[in-house]
Amino acid sequence: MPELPEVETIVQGLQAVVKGELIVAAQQSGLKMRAQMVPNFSKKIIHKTIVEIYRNAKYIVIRLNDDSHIIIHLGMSGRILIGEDIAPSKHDHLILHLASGIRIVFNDPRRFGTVCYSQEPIEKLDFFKNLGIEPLSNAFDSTWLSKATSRSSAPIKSFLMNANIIVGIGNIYACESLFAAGINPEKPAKQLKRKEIVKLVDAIKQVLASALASGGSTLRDYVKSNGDVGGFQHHFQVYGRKDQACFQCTTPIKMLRLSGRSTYYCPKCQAKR
DNA sequence: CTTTTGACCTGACAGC
DNA sequence: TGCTGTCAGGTCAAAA
Repeated sequence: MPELPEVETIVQGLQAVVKGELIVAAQQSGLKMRAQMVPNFSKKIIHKTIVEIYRNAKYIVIRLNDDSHIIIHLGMSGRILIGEDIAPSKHDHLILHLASGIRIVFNDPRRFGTVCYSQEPIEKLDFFKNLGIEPLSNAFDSTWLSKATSRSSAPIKSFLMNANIIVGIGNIYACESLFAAGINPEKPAKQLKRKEIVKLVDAIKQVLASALASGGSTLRDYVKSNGDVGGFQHHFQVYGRKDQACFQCTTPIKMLRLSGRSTYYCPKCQAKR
């Protein structure tokens, strides 16, 4: 479940449970992920303590007491489970055993995700070199966005999903934000009017924040029962709603393919022009 | 340079 | 009960 709100939700769940915890054992699958992981780093993290966990873009960063870091990216299908008795399963790639008996398990069937370990400052890692702006930061405002869009002729939806420009917005939240702003996903970024830019910034912050709030509401269940996370899927206005009536105007939602991704929009509420 | 496409993987689901 | 095709929340290298 890996866009900004989901990653942030998971990070908050981890923070609540494992801060200050000692790692007593660790196991890795050793299978090849998106980026080659440091082989057998599990040995290097044993007897170290987790001092800080935070999110950078869609990456989860776990800082240890010697300032080394474990970096996890969930890719498309990655999950993190936290609990005392998690049954081992097929695509577990990293299992951390903590002194309290709690385990943190990173499971990713498709292996589009990443697990790696770094003893160097993390800014040196390629992952973090070309990342764009955090959409929930104060720096992300209409002034910033209008400057950034003015240089791009790409469809606004592809623009929003480009992590070199803005981080954390994936396929779902790009669709939902554009609907909330009433903007057609195919519209070239540089053609957005000032008014649309203002609306879009607002929509993105609103959508991400309310998704985060929904994720947070099921966080406790997630941590305790290892079940599913997030309740925002019940609030989707367009994502996955092809041919269903728009909640605003009852026009059937349309789907098109944009940069290889399914794109949902209301042809009336998000008319071109 | 910018933008799009294809590749990376497994699993779930629809239709035959 | 298969089998086949399609689709899936991301990112990167390569092509256009």
